[in-house]
Amino acid sequence: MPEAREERSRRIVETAIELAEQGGFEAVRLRDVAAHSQVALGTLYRRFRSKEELLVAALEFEVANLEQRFSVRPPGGESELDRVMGFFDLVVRGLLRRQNLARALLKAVSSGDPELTQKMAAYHFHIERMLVMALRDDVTRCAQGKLMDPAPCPRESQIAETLNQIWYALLMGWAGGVHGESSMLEKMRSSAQLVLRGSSPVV
Amino acid sequence: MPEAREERSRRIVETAIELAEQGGFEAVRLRDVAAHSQVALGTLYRRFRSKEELLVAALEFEVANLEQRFSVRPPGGESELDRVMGFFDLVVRGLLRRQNLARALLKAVSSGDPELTQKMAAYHFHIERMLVMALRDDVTRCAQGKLMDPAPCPRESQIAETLNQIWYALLMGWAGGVHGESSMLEKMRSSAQLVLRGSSPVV
DNA sequence: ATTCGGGCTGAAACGTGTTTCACGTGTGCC
DNA sequence: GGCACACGTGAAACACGTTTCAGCCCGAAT
Repeated sequence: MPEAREERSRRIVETAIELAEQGGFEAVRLRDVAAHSQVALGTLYRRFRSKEELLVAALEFEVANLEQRFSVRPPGGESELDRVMGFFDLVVRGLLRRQNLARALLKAVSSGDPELTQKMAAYHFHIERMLVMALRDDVTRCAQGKLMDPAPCPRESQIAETLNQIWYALLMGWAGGVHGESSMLEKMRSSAQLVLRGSSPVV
Repeated sequence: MPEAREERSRRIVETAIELAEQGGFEAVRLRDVAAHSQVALGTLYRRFRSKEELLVAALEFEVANLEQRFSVRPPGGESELDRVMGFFDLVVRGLLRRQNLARALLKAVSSGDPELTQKMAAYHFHIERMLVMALRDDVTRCAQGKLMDPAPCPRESQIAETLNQIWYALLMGWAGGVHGESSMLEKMRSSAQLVLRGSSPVV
């Protein structure tokens, strides 16, 4: 019964998300997750090799959600800067609604576990894809999961990668309490301005 | 005996660094650290509230070292880009010599512990200060620990902050195995180019 | 010299991530 | 039906960060 297998994994991830929403990273006690998902601890460990891997699966889930919202209502705006910042606004709204969850997922993704390399790369790939779409203004956005059309040009890739790096660092700073969400967005705007100004924009 | 107090803390941090060099974050077992430092576990916990705090203290130590090396032989170069990249080269050489330690410290600093906010901010402050100095070409570098003269102008601060954000994200990617050190430096160069090009440089 | 108090010690205990294992259970195959 | 086998289960055990506590030592104050 291969679908029941999926069903279990889904329940486990959902439980993890619930617990993380309520009490953050530490509140996701794997014994609780297992009990709440009606699954033995060993089963949980068969699906997810570690707490981090479980939370990264939760992150994938949430990123898929974000992509959904993003493709339904792509941030508009006159300039590249406006659209890009529209994207970050969208993300921040999601973060603020569930800060505990956000911090828990950030902690998991930044654990540096070499087992998670693939997943981390995939995460960054998704963010960068949305950033490329935000850079473009055309209505022909590609649906999530599909390849972009046309493929990102080197300039787009470079900008998206750089913006993503900056954004990641700002998220870490936010999670650690170095700056609040408004200052995070301000800093992102300044940095994005800098990057976009340096990219010989297609006027 | 206030100096013995310092002595103990120093021994503890040094032990932590040794163990981290050998086996990374997990190898820093606090029982071992305590035993190796000739100190009771409770004493260790009186000085450092957590494993992360201990490793962040180790990070401060290493950053002081880096600043030392930096001020002794500041990276030269014709352009801002060259000097900035000289700085990152310096850092990477240090990283490569002790990869386990580097990853352990990165893991600690990215733990998102709100108790460490202050220390994290201080860390970023130090890096950004060195970046501002690298941006400048004048020989009148200020000694470590002193204030800069003249104080960083807004453009310098902005660039240094942005470069630091990018660098931090790249370090995380390196620690997680997303990219190797050479690709990290390449990416840093591309991003730095972008940022510096967007900053209306003082020709 | 005696007493006081703060810090150190050694050791035990607790919580939680992770592993292990003996045993059951359902499923597909003969 | 009976069998093989992969998977799930429950529970115990282990590792390590963290906390707690009772006793000791040592310098300072009286």
